[in-house]
Amino acid sequence: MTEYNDKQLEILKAAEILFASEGFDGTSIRSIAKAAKVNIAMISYYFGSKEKMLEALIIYRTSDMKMQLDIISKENLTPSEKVDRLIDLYISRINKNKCMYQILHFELSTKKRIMDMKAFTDVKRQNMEAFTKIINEGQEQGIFRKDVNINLIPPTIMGTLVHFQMNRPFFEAHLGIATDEAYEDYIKNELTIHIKQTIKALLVYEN
Amino acid sequence: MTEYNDKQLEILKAAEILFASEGFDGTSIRSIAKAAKVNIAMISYYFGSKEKMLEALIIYRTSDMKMQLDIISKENLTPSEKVDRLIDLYISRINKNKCMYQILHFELSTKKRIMDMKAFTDVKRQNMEAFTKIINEGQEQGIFRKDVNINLIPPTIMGTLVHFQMNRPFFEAHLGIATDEAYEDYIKNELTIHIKQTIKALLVYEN
DNA sequence: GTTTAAATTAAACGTTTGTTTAAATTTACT
DNA sequence: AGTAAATTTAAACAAACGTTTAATTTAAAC
Repeated sequence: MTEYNDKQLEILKAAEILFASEGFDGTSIRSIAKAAKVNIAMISYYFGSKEKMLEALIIYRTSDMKMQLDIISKENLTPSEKVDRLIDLYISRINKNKCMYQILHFELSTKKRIMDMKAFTDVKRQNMEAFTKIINEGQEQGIFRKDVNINLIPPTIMGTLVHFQMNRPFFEAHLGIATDEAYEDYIKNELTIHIKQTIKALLVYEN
Repeated sequence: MTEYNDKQLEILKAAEILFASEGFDGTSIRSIAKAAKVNIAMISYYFGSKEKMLEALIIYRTSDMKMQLDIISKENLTPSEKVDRLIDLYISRINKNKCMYQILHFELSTKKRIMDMKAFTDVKRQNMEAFTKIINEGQEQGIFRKDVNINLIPPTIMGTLVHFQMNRPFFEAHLGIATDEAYEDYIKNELTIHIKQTIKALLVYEN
């Protein structure tokens, strides 16, 4: 759609980091300009306003967030394996877009700026559909339980991960994790296992 | 500890609602004063500054958040029933303190204001301990599985609920829920059932 | 090389921000 | 009733905010 030049991308990159860590209202246009090493007028020049830049940033980041869920559903895997793949995909994507998820998380919950978000909502609905399809497949094969609320499984997956990231200071202290790397490792190992285990326990009949 | 008069409580109440819906940086002391029907100088007069008022608000709200987890653990219930009671308690408490959780959620994730949060961290650690105790009880009785990561179960409970509340616009559309009441009902019924079912599936041996 | 458009700059714009002041009013106490 | 302290007010404060301006530099086109 819209192509951005190097300077514009530099601005968006700096803004993304600052918005995520200081919030939209807590970030000044001057601090963004400083971080991106451009004049403060460039933001209005390129994007029109601070708010329009946020909108541009969200669209830019969410438009390429479409996951390869369709691909998974077509792969030659058991429903159980597909669920595993799906959870891996969720986790890696949220981890990759940590800043954007942080921003969206706040913007979705505030009524201050009513913006499009259509791009993001579309991705979510699309994910929900692909997920439902995989679960239904397992249910038809008699592998998955039928007395579950499919709509609430993605919230459990996402919610667990997001909660763990949001309350990082607490869990760092509680689990005795010191470095950024160790925390990422914990997510990639222990947390991923926990989520898979939980969803499997909910879905799969005992064997 | 600190006692607040009616006017101070009025300010804190107004601030809580505004901070939750507009964010700390997105809320001006003038809008708080207007909502609380007091002069703008009263905030500095009573609390010293806007930031100190936030701190006072957090301490005020989190100090009485101590749950009756200890009581549950002493009640004459099966471990399974205790887990149910616990989940009910979590959900009702988060629902009751929706605004404060929203504020804390943002403040914990931002590095802008490094404030105490000790009161809140204490509650969390305390909850984790009480929860661990109950799970251990069930494990010793041979009712609960032992190959679970107890530390990650509260994040699953909390995360699912918080995620569902944060992405409300999406789920309202997706589930065809129109009113505030219907959404609350969905949380109190379907979502609560889903969380209990999930945690039970993870913990309890098949029977 | 000249012309035209795009990019970049420093400065200034008018608001809004959180906080303080100093005067006025209310309350509490003897 | 009279005094001292606490409360409440409107006004003013400087600082920071997002945005615009007008001048300058750079790049592109002919």
